[in-house]
Amino acid sequence: MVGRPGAASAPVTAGTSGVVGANLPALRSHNMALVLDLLRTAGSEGISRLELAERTGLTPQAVSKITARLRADGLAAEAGRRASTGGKPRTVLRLVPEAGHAVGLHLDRDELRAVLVDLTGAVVAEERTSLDLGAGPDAVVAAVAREAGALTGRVAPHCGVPHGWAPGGRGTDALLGIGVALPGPLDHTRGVLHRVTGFPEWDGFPLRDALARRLGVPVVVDKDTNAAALGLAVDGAGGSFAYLYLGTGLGAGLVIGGTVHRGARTGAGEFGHQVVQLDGPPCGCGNRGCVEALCLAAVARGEVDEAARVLGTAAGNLVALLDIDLVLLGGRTVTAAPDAFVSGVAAVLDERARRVGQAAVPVRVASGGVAEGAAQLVLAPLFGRADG
Amino acid sequence: MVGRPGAASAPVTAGTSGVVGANLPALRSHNMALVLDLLRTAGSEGISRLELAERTGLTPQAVSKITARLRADGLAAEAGRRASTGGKPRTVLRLVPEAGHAVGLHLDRDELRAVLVDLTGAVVAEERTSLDLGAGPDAVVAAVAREAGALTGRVAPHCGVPHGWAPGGRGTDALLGIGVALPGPLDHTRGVLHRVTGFPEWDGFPLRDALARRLGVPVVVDKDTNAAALGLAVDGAGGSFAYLYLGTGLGAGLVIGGTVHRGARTGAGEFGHQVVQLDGPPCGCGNRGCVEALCLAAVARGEVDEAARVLGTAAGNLVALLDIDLVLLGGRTVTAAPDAFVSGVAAVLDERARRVGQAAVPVRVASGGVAEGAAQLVLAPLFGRADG
DNA sequence: GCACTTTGGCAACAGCGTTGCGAAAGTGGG
DNA sequence: CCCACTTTCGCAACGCTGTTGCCAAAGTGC
Repeated sequence: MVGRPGAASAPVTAGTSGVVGANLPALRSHNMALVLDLLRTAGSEGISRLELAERTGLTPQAVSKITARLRADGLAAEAGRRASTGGKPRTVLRLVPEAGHAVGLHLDRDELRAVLVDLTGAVVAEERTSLDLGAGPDAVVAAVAREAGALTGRVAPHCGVPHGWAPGGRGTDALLGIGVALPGPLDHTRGVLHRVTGFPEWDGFPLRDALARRLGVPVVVDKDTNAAALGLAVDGAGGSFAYLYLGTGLGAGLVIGGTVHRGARTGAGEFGHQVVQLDGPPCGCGNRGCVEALCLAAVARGEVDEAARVLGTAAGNLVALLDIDLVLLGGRTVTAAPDAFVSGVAAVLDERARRVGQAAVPVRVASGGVAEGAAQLVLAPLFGRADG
Repeated sequence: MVGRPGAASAPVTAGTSGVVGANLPALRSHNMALVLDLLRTAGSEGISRLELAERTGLTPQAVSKITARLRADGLAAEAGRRASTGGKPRTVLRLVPEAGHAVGLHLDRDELRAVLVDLTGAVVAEERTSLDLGAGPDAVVAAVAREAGALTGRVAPHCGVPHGWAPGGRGTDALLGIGVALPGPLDHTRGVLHRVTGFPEWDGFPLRDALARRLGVPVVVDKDTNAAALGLAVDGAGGSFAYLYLGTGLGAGLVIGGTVHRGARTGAGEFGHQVVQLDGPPCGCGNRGCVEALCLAAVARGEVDEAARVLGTAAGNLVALLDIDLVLLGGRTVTAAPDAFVSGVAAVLDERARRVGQAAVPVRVASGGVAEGAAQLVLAPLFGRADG
């Protein structure tokens, strides 16, 4: 059960600017999220109270109080103890995975993948079916609701019910919500699709509200690349990184300071149509010399090395512009020839870093599904990773 | 006097991750900064307590308490009242400009400009001399100290002295610190220069500490583009924007969510060497097809429209990648033909926005000096605009 | 001139992290 | 085996935060 007990009287009337005043519940919520995030990062290994205190900058006593509340709420539990260093051994704390669940959905062009994950992000159950976006919003919403329902049948259907503070309230674990990841331009703040290529009946469809009304749980909608990047951010890739996705198209998810950067209109990460060749060959978007067009054309010609070089050039632009720490590559096309792409992109980045006398930015293949990341859209606020 | 009374017991031992736990002093500090920022934005027009409450999301009573402390500290003052709307008229509050000062320095290639600004950012005094970076660190530090000293002679030499809470403590206004802006790669967190083109004796020079030791006040060092962008962010340009500087070189300052994005190594905003023409003409950096090379070459040929088109293409990449709200242009080359650059860049952005069916991103000429922005480096933390 | 509205301060309050202190639970030397 | 020491961690009192209830102040409008 996760009732977010302290969030009750948080200021809801936000100001016109993004920054908002903080009060005691907000303070409590912030610190709780911080501790939960560290517990999550520690994983099954766990983490001691004093370590939490060091990492957060809070007093050991404050950590004791916070973890006591988390234990009373069933979110955390003691899990053995460390070896003594001459005194009382540290008690290890651990996140209770079953304390909450979330559903993540990946709506791809022809396929729907749904996962049920626990608080730690581990996949508990999984569904997979074909999907036809052309069947229109109603049919797709029905299909999505069916898959989600099949997964959520095993956890409490209701959520958001504030269980209060009662100790021992480790009753039913709740479904925190459903995260939906799909391609194409959309508005993540309102959960409204802008356009779905080839299917005008989707224009402006309020997917979030339609699903939330039908399923009775909170729904979060985001671009597939953002969801994937969020999933990678949770899986240890700290700091700032760019996730470059090369499949049928080319896109990017940007993580800056541990949170996904989406921009005001969820437009951030528009990487495929970065122009890297002035007056180059025309692209389907109407522009000329876009990375996507150049890169995919090279792949079609079988010149993977050239594709990697083009991708590396655009990645170099991104790395230089944002001072990114890490580049992660994903997508079907990359998976088909991972070594060629990694070494090809890395070669361009290394050369560029060498010229300015800086350390090269590492390039790796990303591992992690989009649906898993979509589930993290729901879990992120609980761990203080909401927006950026 | 600005003693940051609440900052005394803030957690100093930050964790390894960037996010840190919050306690009551931090809460107080945050809300105080929020109110101060709104007071600053309101300018001479002022703002009422209830308006502050609406904008911050805080209770009117909390705002009353916070503003009472600010008034006791001499940071804010009552300034008349609004027209009544049927009841007691609202009292207007205003930032007291003389409550604190900051010095901003712009070290350009051949010139040093120094300004003394008050809390609102208004320039109180100004100095200007020629500068020779080739004379070496010691000579330059001495020159900088001389100019800074000439400006700071009129305010209290000591700062950071916590005056405590004594009501009526509106004694001497203090010098909060010195902000230094200069070109070239550097580390803003440690205030160390990496390289100054053509002068190897500057390599790794700890400019911040050298100046701080000599002058006895806090010093902040940052790239000129970042300082300029910060100054523009304070001057009303809210949200997220990119400041593109085209002078002897081409650089950018990125403001995302009201704060300057610098990246982990202060490398962010490296805009001049974005590659927009694969295998294009060689650039001084060793790469090929950099915007800076293409753009400046066009300017040298007298083809301002072509230069604007090239700049617009790179700006379009940036806008798409980050979902930026606004593009501001500055620098000598732009000032020489402002209309041509603004319309040329806007044309590219408009065309690109039209294709994806979004509203075009506005393009404007930036107004504001680098030295003024450098002074804001010092003031930013007071108004909650530290880092991003 | 009185009723009403709106502003904003005083006082009591709940809740946050902090400090002081002591119990619990180990290690290690005699 | 026992005792001194170290280290962990909870209980209790505390200071300070924003919040709530209430009332004085200062206007408008009939």
